[in-house]
Amino acid sequence: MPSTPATMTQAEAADLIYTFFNEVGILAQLSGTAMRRALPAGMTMAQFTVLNHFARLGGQRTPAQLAASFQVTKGAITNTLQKLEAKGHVRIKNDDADKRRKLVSATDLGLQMRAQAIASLAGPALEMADRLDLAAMGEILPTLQKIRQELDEARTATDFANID
Amino acid sequence: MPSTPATMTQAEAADLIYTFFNEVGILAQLSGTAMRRALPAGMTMAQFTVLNHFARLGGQRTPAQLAASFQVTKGAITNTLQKLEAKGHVRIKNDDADKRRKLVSATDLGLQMRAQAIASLAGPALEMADRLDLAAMGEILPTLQKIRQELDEARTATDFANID
DNA sequence: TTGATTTCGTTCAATATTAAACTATATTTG
DNA sequence: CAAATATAGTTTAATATTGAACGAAATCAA
Repeated sequence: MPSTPATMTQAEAADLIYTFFNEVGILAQLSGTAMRRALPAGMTMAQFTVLNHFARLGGQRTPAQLAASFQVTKGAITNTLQKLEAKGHVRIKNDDADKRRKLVSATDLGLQMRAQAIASLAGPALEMADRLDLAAMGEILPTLQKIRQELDEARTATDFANID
Repeated sequence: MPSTPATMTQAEAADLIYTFFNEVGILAQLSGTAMRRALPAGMTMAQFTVLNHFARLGGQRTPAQLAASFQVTKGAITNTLQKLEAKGHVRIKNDDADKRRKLVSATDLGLQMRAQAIASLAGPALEMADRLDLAAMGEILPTLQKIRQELDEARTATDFANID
C-alpha cells in the first residue's frame, strides 16, 4: 500500500505524477524537435546520445548497458550501433571474457563528430537563451536529476517500465 | 547577439541549456516507457495525448492546431486522428467557414476511453509514488510550465523547431 | 555434471514518425 | 480583379522503434 504525504490523497498524488511527467514529455518533444533540426546531417538523436555518453563518461559499454541507460530496446541499440559502426564513429569488439557480450567504445572520429554536433547545437541554443530563464533552469536541474534517479530506482525495484 | 546573465558565458549558457534538456529528455523517455506499458491495449501515447487534450480543454481543434500543440508533423496528426476516428473516439467534420480545415472534437466514447486510460495509469503511478519526492515535483512543476511557455515563444519567434 | 534458467545480441514484422511533394482553398499584393 | 503566396490536410517513401522470437553463451540448481 503506497504511502503519500499526509496532505495529499492518492488521487492527488497520481494526478501530480501524471501532470508532472506530461509537462516533461511536452518539454522533451519541443526541445527534441529543435535539437533534431540542429544536428549535423545524418546524425540522429539516438546516435548523438550514444556518442555523447562516451564523450562524457569514456570507457567501454556493452550494447545491453547502453540500452538500459537510454531506456530503449536492445533491438533499437543494435540498429543505432550498426549505423555508428558503419560510419566509424564507434568501435565494437567481442568480449573474450563473456562471449555473449560485445564491447562498444567511441572512436576518435566519433568524438570529433560529437564535438561538431555540440558546436552545431550551440547556435540555436543561444538563440533560445535570450528567452529562457536560465537561472530558473539551473535551479531546478538538480531536482530533475534527483527525480531521474528516483525513477530509475523505482523502475528497477518495481519492474515497471523495464525494457525487455 | 544573445544576452546571457552577467555571471554566465555564452558557452556556459549553451551547456546549461543542453544539459537541462538532456535531463528532460531522459526523464521523458523513462516515464514515457512506463506510461506506454500502462495504457490500455490499443491506445498509443499519441492517441492518449489527443484525448487528454480534449478532456482537459474541451471544444474543437483543427488538425493543424493539434499538430502545433503537440509538436508533431501534420502527417503524424493525420495518422493519429484517422486511428481515433476509426475507433469512434473523435469526431471529425468539415469546417464550412474555411473549406481547407477540419474540426476535431472528442466523442463521449473517446472521453470514456480517456478516463479508463487515466485509471489504468493510476496504479503504476502510485507504485512509483512511494519512491518519488512528490513535494519536490510539485515545487518545480510551475517552473517547468514557465519554461515550456518560454520555449514555445522562442520557437514561434525564432522559427527554430517549427514543424511543417 | 546435467538440466533448467537467465542473459546477450540479432532479426523480423508491425507501427509511428519525419520530411517532402501534392491538391485544394484562402489570403495577400500589385 | 488577377497573380502570387500562404495555409490545411493527405499521401508517400524512408527511417526508427517496439515487441517478440530466436540461438548462443553463461549461470544456477539439483
